[in-house]
Amino acid sequence: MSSKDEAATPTNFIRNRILKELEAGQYEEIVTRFPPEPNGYLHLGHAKSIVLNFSLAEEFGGYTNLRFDDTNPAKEEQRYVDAIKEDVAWLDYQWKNECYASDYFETLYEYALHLIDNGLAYIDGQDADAIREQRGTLTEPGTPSPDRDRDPAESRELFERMRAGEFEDGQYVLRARIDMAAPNINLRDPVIYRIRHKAHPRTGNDWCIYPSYDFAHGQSDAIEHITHSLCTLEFEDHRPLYDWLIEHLPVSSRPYQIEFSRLNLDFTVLSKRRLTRLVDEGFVDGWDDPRMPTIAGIRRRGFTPDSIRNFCAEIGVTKSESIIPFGALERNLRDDLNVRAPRRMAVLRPLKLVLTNFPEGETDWVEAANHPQDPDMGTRQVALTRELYIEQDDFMEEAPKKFFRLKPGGEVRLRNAFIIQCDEVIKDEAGNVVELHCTFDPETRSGQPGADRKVKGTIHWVSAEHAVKAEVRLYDRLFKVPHPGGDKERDFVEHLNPDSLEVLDHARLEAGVETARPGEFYQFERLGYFVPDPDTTPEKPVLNRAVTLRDTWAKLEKQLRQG
RNA sequence: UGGGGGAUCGUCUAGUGGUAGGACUACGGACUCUGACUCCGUCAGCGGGGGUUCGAAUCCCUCUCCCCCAGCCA
Repeated sequence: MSSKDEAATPTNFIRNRILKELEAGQYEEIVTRFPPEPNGYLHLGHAKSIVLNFSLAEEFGGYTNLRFDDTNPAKEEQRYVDAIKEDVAWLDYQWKNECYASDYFETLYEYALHLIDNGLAYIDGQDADAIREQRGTLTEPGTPSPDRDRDPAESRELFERMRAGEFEDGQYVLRARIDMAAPNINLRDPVIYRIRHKAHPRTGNDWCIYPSYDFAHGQSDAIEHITHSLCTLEFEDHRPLYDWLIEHLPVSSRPYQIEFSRLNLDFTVLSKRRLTRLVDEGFVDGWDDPRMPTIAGIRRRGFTPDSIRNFCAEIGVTKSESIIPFGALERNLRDDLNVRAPRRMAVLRPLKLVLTNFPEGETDWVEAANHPQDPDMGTRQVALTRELYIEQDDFMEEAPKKFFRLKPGGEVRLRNAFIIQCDEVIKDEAGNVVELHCTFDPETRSGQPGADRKVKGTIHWVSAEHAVKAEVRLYDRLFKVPHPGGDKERDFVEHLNPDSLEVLDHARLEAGVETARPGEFYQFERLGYFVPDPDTTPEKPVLNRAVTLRDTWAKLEKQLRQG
């Protein structure tokens, strides 16, 4: 393997560990799982986990299960299950088994009985407040529950009656009997079963007692013969409990939990709790709002699965907490789309331009390459007429020296067509520029001999007659500050960017783009990458700008303005 | 001030006793009918202090800072 290939296969501490284990012959195959709770949509943080789990199993010839951690019917819904499956599939990963923690409720119940019978769990009749008070604090040990030494036979009977529905919510809980003085609070007799008279999306009313996360997760891993159970850092101090349960239960395999740091992106939030609030309180237009860092959101925005996967490979996997610039994600999209997106012309904010020496009523069809570096993508004919639209930004009446676009008396090339000169600037009463009168140089038609006269700038345009009106939605960062979730003084929603969505109603597209469907993408030259929104129709096209092109001019202009 | 983690260029990340490397960003340049792409180049780092060693990002001591944990959430 060349050094370049090695660089293309980034490694990480988990992969290194597996490599060693494999070398030592500890595993036949690597089995991982992606275990979302179906209580919300997947976001980019989940994407990191998905890519990690699937790529590890794939590399080492194993497989990955999709497992829904559905142990809390109070929060979970089928629609989230459906959305999650769609998102994982969209990322182009195939799970081996579709599993549910709820599939294991019967086994888990038996495991609980096993603990009870061995004096390792007991039924506590206290309420939540009492249990909390007895848990102690970070610096003081807990105090034992009065029920801690309940006879196992009695606990068993109570547990069976819990299952039978004889008690109310909260009346009893099952607790593991570990160590009330443990410095790790998770070991101070954690609750492992609670009563919830609530229909479960999958098991309906079969159960009224449900296992806690801690009691379900590791055992589910064991049942599925997961070898490496990867999760985020906040579960690190659950690992002793994870191990304790595995060791004290008659499970059929021995999974290991390994923790890595979760993904953070600047100028957004990546916690399901916060994202849920944005949706529920109407700050965004739903889970798939293109401004949301959800898989559904960025998909609608125009991101590709490859760009997400590449991004996840690029950021690596460690235990140190990090915040990745949102721009890193965008660059991956550009890199992907640059290669694949056909080029088109579109004008976002139209300024009328009349070619005064162009015959009225005629159309000149100019040839345009669909991709400057990829001739295989072919060419197309674009209509050039006397009346055109150009971008408002591409004309300046009083232009700085570095402005290479159109200015009074100046010359510029119309992309794929002629060099034109600006002869006259038409204004309204208020002094706004409303129209430009220009002449074109017939000798400079693109592709013709002698057309290679150099001018500084090239601008895009569309034919006023042929272009199609469209709505274009531009997206900016959702928040105004880099770390909206890190402000302890203020609610994160106070940092929302009021200008995160800009809707342009008068954009004009090169003819043909109006029939594109979601999932197709274009580069509008000099503007960025655009995809049709699900709202689009041929009669009223709606396009999303997924990401701009890199814009050196904008940067220069900003510097000029700031001196 | 209990327990568990973490600290390497601006950012992310390699490196577990032998010249701190890569990617991104930034900056400079080349090219250009996209101020895109591409190409070339430059800047830039081991949290602090001790110690061991011929030699320390790596081992030891110590200090500092950051994150997580007191749900019948996951």
